[in-house]
Amino acid sequence: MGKEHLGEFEELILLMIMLLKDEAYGLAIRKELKEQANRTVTIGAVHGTVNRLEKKGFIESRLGGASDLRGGRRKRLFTITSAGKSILERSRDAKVTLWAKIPELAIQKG
Amino acid sequence: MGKEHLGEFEELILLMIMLLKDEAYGLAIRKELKEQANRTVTIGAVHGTVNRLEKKGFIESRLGGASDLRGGRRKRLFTITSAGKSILERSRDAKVTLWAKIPELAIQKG
DNA sequence: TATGTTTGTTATACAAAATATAATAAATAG
DNA sequence: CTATTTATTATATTTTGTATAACAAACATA
Repeated sequence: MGKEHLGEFEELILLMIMLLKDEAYGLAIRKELKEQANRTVTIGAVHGTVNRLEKKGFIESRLGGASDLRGGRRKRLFTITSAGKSILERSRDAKVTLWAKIPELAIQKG
Repeated sequence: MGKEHLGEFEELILLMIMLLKDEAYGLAIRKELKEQANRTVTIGAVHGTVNRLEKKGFIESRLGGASDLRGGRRKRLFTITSAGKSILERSRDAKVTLWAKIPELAIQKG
Protein backbone atom coordinates (compact mmCIF):
# COMPACT_ATOMS: atom_id res chain seq x y z
CA MET A 1 0.00 0.00 0.00
CA GLY A 2 1.91 3.00 -1.30
CA LYS A 3 1.46 6.45 0.15
CA GLU A 4 -1.50 8.42 -1.03
CA HIS A 5 0.05 11.77 -1.86
CA LEU A 6 3.37 13.47 -2.47
CA GLY A 7 4.96 16.47 -0.84
CA GLU A 8 5.37 19.55 -3.00
CA PHE A 9 9.10 19.09 -3.47
CA GLU A 10 8.84 15.37 -4.03
CA GLU A 11 6.42 15.98 -6.87
CA LEU A 12 8.73 18.53 -8.44
CA ILE A 13 11.67 16.16 -8.31
CA LEU A 14 9.58 13.45 -9.91
CA LEU A 15 8.68 15.82 -12.74
CA MET A 16 12.35 16.72 -13.26
CA ILE A 17 13.23 13.04 -13.49
CA MET A 18 10.62 12.57 -16.19
CA LEU A 19 11.92 15.59 -18.09
CA LEU A 20 15.50 14.38 -17.95
CA LYS A 21 14.68 10.88 -19.17
CA ASP A 22 17.89 8.86 -19.19
CA GLU A 23 20.04 11.64 -17.80
CA ALA A 24 18.41 12.04 -14.41
CA TYR A 25 21.04 12.03 -11.66
CA GLY A 26 21.66 14.27 -8.68
CA LEU A 27 23.46 17.23 -10.18
CA ALA A 28 21.44 17.19 -13.39
CA ILE A 29 18.20 17.24 -11.40
CA ARG A 30 19.46 20.19 -9.43
CA LYS A 31 20.30 22.05 -12.63
CA GLU A 32 16.98 21.22 -14.26
CA LEU A 33 15.19 22.48 -11.17
CA LYS A 34 16.88 25.81 -11.61
CA GLU A 35 16.14 26.05 -15.32
CA GLN A 36 12.59 24.71 -15.34
CA ALA A 37 11.27 25.95 -12.04
CA ASN A 38 13.76 28.65 -11.10
CA ARG A 39 14.29 26.83 -7.86
CA THR A 40 17.71 26.90 -6.27
CA VAL A 41 18.52 24.14 -3.81
CA THR A 42 21.63 22.43 -2.55
CA ILE A 43 22.63 19.04 -3.84
CA GLY A 44 21.96 17.54 -0.42
CA ALA A 45 18.33 18.60 -0.71
CA VAL A 46 18.03 16.72 -3.98
CA HIS A 47 19.67 13.56 -2.73
CA GLY A 48 17.69 13.45 0.47
CA THR A 49 14.52 13.59 -1.57
CA VAL A 50 15.42 11.02 -4.21
CA ASN A 51 16.39 8.61 -1.47
CA ARG A 52 12.97 8.98 0.09
CA LEU A 53 11.23 8.63 -3.26
CA GLU A 54 13.12 5.45 -3.99
CA LYS A 55 12.28 3.99 -0.61
CA LYS A 56 8.61 4.65 -1.35
CA GLY A 57 8.84 2.95 -4.72
CA PHE A 58 8.20 5.98 -6.94
CA ILE A 59 11.63 5.88 -8.59
CA GLU A 60 14.39 3.34 -9.14
CA SER A 61 18.11 3.90 -9.47
CA ARG A 62 20.98 2.20 -11.20
CA LEU A 63 24.65 3.02 -11.41
CA GLY A 64 25.59 4.66 -14.70
CA GLY A 65 28.96 5.57 -16.20
CA ALA A 66 31.19 8.42 -15.14
CA SER A 67 30.89 11.80 -16.75
CA ASP A 68 32.23 12.08 -20.29
CA LEU A 69 33.99 15.24 -19.19
CA ARG A 70 37.05 15.79 -17.09
CA GLY A 71 36.92 13.38 -14.15
CA GLY A 72 34.37 12.37 -11.61
CA ARG A 73 32.58 9.60 -9.91
CA ARG A 74 29.96 7.39 -11.55
CA LYS A 75 26.41 8.72 -11.76
CA ARG A 76 23.43 7.29 -9.97
CA LEU A 77 20.68 7.42 -12.58
CA PHE A 78 17.02 7.57 -11.67
CA THR A 79 13.92 6.51 -13.55
CA ILE A 80 10.33 6.82 -12.55
CA THR A 81 8.39 3.64 -11.79
CA SER A 82 4.83 2.92 -12.83
CA ALA A 83 3.74 3.74 -9.28
CA GLY A 84 5.51 7.06 -9.68
CA LYS A 85 3.82 7.79 -12.98
CA SER A 86 0.44 6.95 -11.63
CA ILE A 87 0.74 9.13 -8.56
CA LEU A 88 1.73 12.05 -10.81
CA GLU A 89 -1.27 11.42 -13.01
CA ARG A 90 -3.63 11.25 -10.08
CA SER A 91 -2.19 14.40 -8.63
CA ARG A 92 -2.65 16.20 -11.94
CA ASP A 93 -6.22 14.95 -12.38
CA ALA A 94 -7.19 15.95 -8.87
CA LYS A 95 -5.85 19.42 -9.34
CA VAL A 96 -7.40 20.00 -12.74
CA THR A 97 -10.75 18.90 -11.36
CA LEU A 98 -10.50 21.30 -8.44
CA TRP A 99 -9.40 24.21 -10.58
CA ALA A 100 -12.34 23.66 -12.87
CA LYS A 101 -14.63 24.36 -9.94
CA ILE A 102 -13.03 27.70 -9.21
CA PRO A 103 -13.61 30.22 -12.02
CA GLU A 104 -10.62 32.33 -11.04
CA LEU A 105 -8.30 29.34 -11.41
CA ALA A 106 -9.90 27.38 -14.22
CA ILE A 107 -7.62 26.81 -17.17
CA GLN A 108 -8.57 28.87 -20.22
CA LYS A 109 -9.09 27.18 -23.51
CA GLY A 110 -7.87 28.76 -26.74
CA MET B 1 9.08 38.98 1.47
CA GLY B 2 6.45 36.26 1.34
CA LYS B 3 7.42 32.66 0.98
CA GLU B 4 7.99 31.41 -2.49
CA HIS B 5 5.99 28.19 -2.49
CA LEU B 6 3.31 26.33 -0.62
CA GLY B 7 3.35 22.88 0.88
CA GLU B 8 1.06 20.32 -0.72
CA PHE B 9 -1.51 20.44 2.06
CA GLU B 10 -1.38 24.21 2.40
CA GLU B 11 -2.30 24.53 -1.25
CA LEU B 12 -5.22 22.14 -0.86
CA ILE B 13 -6.57 24.05 2.11
CA LEU B 14 -6.33 27.29 0.16
CA LEU B 15 -8.36 25.73 -2.65
CA MET B 16 -11.01 24.53 -0.21
CA ILE B 17 -11.31 28.02 1.22
CA MET B 18 -11.92 29.41 -2.26
CA LEU B 19 -14.52 26.74 -2.92
CA LEU B 20 -16.37 27.44 0.29
CA LYS B 21 -16.49 31.20 -0.24
CA ASP B 22 -18.17 32.75 2.80
CA GLU B 23 -18.60 29.48 4.66
CA ALA B 24 -14.94 28.57 5.12
CA TYR B 25 -14.24 27.65 8.73
CA GLY B 26 -12.44 24.72 10.36
CA LEU B 27 -15.03 21.97 10.32
CA ALA B 28 -16.45 22.98 6.94
CA ILE B 29 -12.97 22.90 5.41
CA ARG B 30 -12.43 19.44 6.81
CA LYS B 31 -15.71 18.23 5.33
CA GLU B 32 -15.01 19.84 1.95
CA LEU B 33 -11.62 18.14 1.92
CA LYS B 34 -13.32 14.81 2.28
CA GLU B 35 -15.90 15.50 -0.41
CA GLN B 36 -13.72 17.22 -2.98
CA ALA B 37 -10.43 15.46 -2.50
CA ASN B 38 -11.40 12.32 -0.60
CA ARG B 39 -8.91 13.30 2.01
CA THR B 40 -9.59 12.44 5.64
CA VAL B 41 -7.76 14.48 8.25
CA THR B 42 -8.37 15.49 11.83
CA ILE B 43 -9.64 18.92 12.70
CA GLY B 44 -6.35 19.68 14.39
CA ALA B 45 -4.56 19.19 11.08
CA VAL B 46 -6.81 21.77 9.46
CA HIS B 47 -6.42 24.34 12.20
CA GLY B 48 -2.67 23.98 12.36
CA THR B 49 -2.51 24.69 8.65
CA VAL B 50 -4.87 27.67 8.54
CA ASN B 51 -2.90 29.24 11.35
CA ARG B 52 0.27 28.95 9.32
CA LEU B 53 -1.42 30.29 6.20
CA GLU B 54 -2.74 33.28 8.07
CA LYS B 55 0.64 34.02 9.59
CA LYS B 56 2.11 34.00 6.09
CA GLY B 57 -0.56 36.37 4.81
CA PHE B 58 -2.31 34.02 2.39
CA ILE B 59 -5.62 34.08 4.25
CA GLU B 60 -7.40 36.32 6.74
CA SER B 61 -9.89 35.38 9.42
CA ARG B 62 -12.78 37.06 11.16
CA LEU B 63 -15.16 35.85 13.81
CA GLY B 64 -18.55 34.86 12.41
CA GLY B 65 -21.79 33.87 14.08
CA ALA B 66 -22.49 30.58 15.82
CA SER B 67 -23.90 27.65 13.93
CA ASP B 68 -27.54 27.98 12.92
CA LEU B 69 -28.04 24.47 14.28
CA ARG B 70 -28.26 23.20 17.81
CA GLY B 71 -25.58 24.94 19.87
CA GLY B 72 -21.97 25.67 19.47
CA ARG B 73 -19.24 28.16 19.57
CA ARG B 74 -18.81 30.96 17.04
CA LYS B 75 -17.07 30.20 13.77
CA ARG B 76 -13.75 31.55 12.66
CA LEU B 77 -14.28 32.35 8.99
CA PHE B 78 -11.43 32.47 6.50
CA THR B 79 -11.03 34.27 3.22
CA ILE B 80 -8.17 34.20 0.82
CA THR B 81 -6.06 37.34 0.39
CA SER B 82 -4.72 38.68 -2.88
CA ALA B 83 -1.33 37.25 -1.96
CA GLY B 84 -3.06 33.90 -1.50
CA LYS B 85 -4.76 34.11 -4.87
CA SER B 86 -1.60 35.04 -6.62
CA ILE B 87 0.44 32.23 -5.16
CA LEU B 88 -2.25 29.78 -6.28
CA GLU B 89 -2.16 31.23 -9.76
CA ARG B 90 1.58 31.03 -9.95
CA SER B 91 1.54 27.49 -8.69
CA ARG B 92 -1.03 26.53 -11.31
CA ASP B 93 0.88 28.22 -14.12
CA ALA B 94 4.14 26.60 -13.14
CA LYS B 95 2.58 23.18 -13.09
CA VAL B 96 0.72 23.55 -16.36
CA THR B 97 3.93 24.69 -18.01
CA LEU B 98 5.84 21.69 -16.71
CA TRP B 99 3.14 19.22 -17.66
CA ALA B 100 3.11 20.60 -21.17
CA LYS B 101 6.71 19.50 -21.54
CA ILE B 102 5.95 15.91 -20.59
CA PRO B 103 3.75 14.21 -23.18
CA GLU B 104 2.50 11.63 -20.70
CA LEU B 105 1.21 14.36 -18.41
CA ALA B 106 0.18 17.09 -20.81
CA ILE B 107 -3.42 18.23 -20.51
CA GLN B 108 -5.60 17.56 -23.53
CA LYS B 109 -7.47 20.51 -24.88
CA GLY B 110 -10.88 19.64 -26.25
C1' DT C 1 52.76 6.17 -8.94
C1' DA C 2 51.39 10.01 -6.51
C1' DT C 3 48.59 13.82 -6.17
C1' DG C 4 45.55 17.52 -7.38
C1' DT C 5 41.16 18.63 -9.65
C1' DT C 6 36.75 17.56 -11.09
C1' DT C 7 32.37 15.33 -10.78
C1' DG C 8 29.67 13.11 -8.07
C1' DT C 9 27.38 10.70 -3.83
C1' DT C 10 26.71 9.86 1.43
C1' DA C 11 26.24 11.18 6.13
C1' DT C 12 24.37 14.06 9.31
C1' DA C 13 21.80 17.66 11.29
C1' DC C 14 18.10 20.82 11.72
C1' DA C 15 13.87 23.62 10.37
C1' DA C 16 9.33 23.56 8.55
C1' DA C 17 5.13 21.24 7.25
C1' DA C 18 1.78 17.70 8.13
C1' DT C 19 -0.93 15.60 11.32
C1' DA C 20 -2.83 13.53 15.64
C1' DT C 21 -4.76 13.71 20.50
C1' DA C 22 -6.34 16.10 24.27
C1' DA C 23 -8.07 20.19 26.37
C1' DT C 24 -10.93 23.99 26.37
C1' DA C 25 -14.70 27.36 25.15
C1' DA C 26 -19.09 29.22 23.89
C1' DA C 27 -24.02 28.67 22.46
C1' DT C 28 -28.39 26.96 23.57
C1' DA C 29 -32.04 23.57 24.95
C1' DG C 30 -34.01 22.02 28.65
C1' DC D 1 -27.67 25.88 36.14
C1' DT D 2 -26.04 22.00 33.49
C1' DA D 3 -25.69 18.70 29.71
C1' DT D 4 -25.02 18.63 24.82
C1' DT D 5 -23.45 20.34 20.61
C1' DT D 6 -20.43 22.85 17.68
C1' DA D 7 -16.31 24.72 17.44
C1' DT D 8 -11.44 26.35 18.40
C1' DT D 9 -6.71 26.07 20.92
C1' DA D 10 -2.82 23.83 22.83
C1' DT D 11 0.49 20.52 22.50
C1' DA D 12 3.14 16.74 20.76
C1' DT D 13 4.98 13.66 17.17
C1' DT D 14 6.23 12.21 12.48
C1' DT D 15 7.40 13.26 7.82
C1' DT D 16 9.23 16.61 4.40
C1' DG D 17 12.29 19.99 3.02
C1' DT D 18 16.77 21.71 3.21
C1' DA D 19 21.64 22.75 4.35
C1' DT D 20 26.64 21.71 5.47
C1' DA D 21 30.26 18.78 5.67
C1' DA D 22 32.55 14.59 4.62
C1' DC D 23 33.81 11.22 1.47
C1' DA D 24 34.70 8.59 -3.09
C1' DA D 25 36.07 7.69 -7.65
C1' DA D 26 37.69 8.95 -12.25
C1' DC D 27 41.04 11.29 -14.82
C1' DA D 28 45.09 14.21 -15.97
C1' DT D 29 49.62 14.96 -15.63
C1' DA D 30 54.04 15.41 -13.42
